[in-house]
Amino acid sequence: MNNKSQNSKKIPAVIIAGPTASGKTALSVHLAKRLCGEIVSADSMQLYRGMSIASAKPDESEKSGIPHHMLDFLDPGESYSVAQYTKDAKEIIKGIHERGKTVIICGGTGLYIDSLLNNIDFGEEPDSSDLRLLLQQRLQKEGAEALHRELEKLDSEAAASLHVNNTGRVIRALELYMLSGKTMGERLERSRRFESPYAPVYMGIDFINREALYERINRRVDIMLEKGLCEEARFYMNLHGKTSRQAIGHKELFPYFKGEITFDEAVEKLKTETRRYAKRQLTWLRKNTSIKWFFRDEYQTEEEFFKTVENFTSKELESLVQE
RNA sequence: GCCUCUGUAGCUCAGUCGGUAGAGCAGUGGACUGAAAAUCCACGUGUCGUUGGUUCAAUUCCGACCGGAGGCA
Repeated sequence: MNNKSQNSKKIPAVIIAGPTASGKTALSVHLAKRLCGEIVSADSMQLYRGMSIASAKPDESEKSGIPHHMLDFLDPGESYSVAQYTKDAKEIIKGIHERGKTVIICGGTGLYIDSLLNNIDFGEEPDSSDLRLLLQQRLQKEGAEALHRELEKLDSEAAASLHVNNTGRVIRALELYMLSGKTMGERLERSRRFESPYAPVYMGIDFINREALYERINRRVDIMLEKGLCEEARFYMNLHGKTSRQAIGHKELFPYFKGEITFDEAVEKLKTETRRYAKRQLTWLRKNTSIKWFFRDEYQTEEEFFKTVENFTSKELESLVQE
């Protein structure tokens, strides 16, 4: 948004981000109708076929005729990653733009959104699953400190920035160096070498009162349960892959199915985990100073809220095109 | 009615042989480049149920009262 002559060549992209249950879906559909747009989901769980209740995937009536992309195309057994996402979404966006439609990116997975917008190049990497397994075994046998010490020798910069207990990342950094000989810093630099093809209008939904968000979350979990979340979770219990098994809304119910905790305990846990997730989403988004925030609880009605966001968006898009 | 146990952070509970107290969870803030709905880090003052007494000093000892659990009749 700071260099207009460059922006003129770029693809305008409207982004709706925000914590879970903040009302992103309804807002994005509203904007898509007004701006003649198509929606690209940026949600690591809505990618999967099924799992619709837990991931709060919009149904046909919620979509109300607006084309939605990056939704419902993966088998729950398949794993996925940011790298894959940026590649896939980039193609989709190109298509939307060529069709003369407005690109609207909507979702709660901050890493996906930002990697896409910044045109991060994750490069080609050999399959690391064997090595990762090996490192995970070493973690079991030798402990977290041993791995961290090894990383210190190979990539001291990464080691310094990673806590010993953050074993997932330590393993990833080791893996990266062992497979490619590159340090995390080198990779970071390399990944940003291509300029972004997008001119973003980046908006976030938040609440003045955190409590208001939490009440929405609690209510939404109850609604999900009424819609049959238990049945869905039970169905997918043994079908999940390593990505989809992380879905909040399924894994919290498993201990209940196994008789380890009561139903009420599981529901409480589910609500708590969802609230904590929302908090993490906000932490991610807050550091991005280019986001224009709209506070949902500042508006009496949904219409008023939609209208305000819509006006802002149109104005921003206009100023992008005018150059 | 009597007896025993119990009342400490939002919740579950430690603890102080008398010098005003600390864990887990929750909550808040933060980090984040191939599992991100994941992973990890930091942050702990609260009338120690109420009220009297003993004491230089009581959340801690003693009494009464109030609440909770159990037992005996």
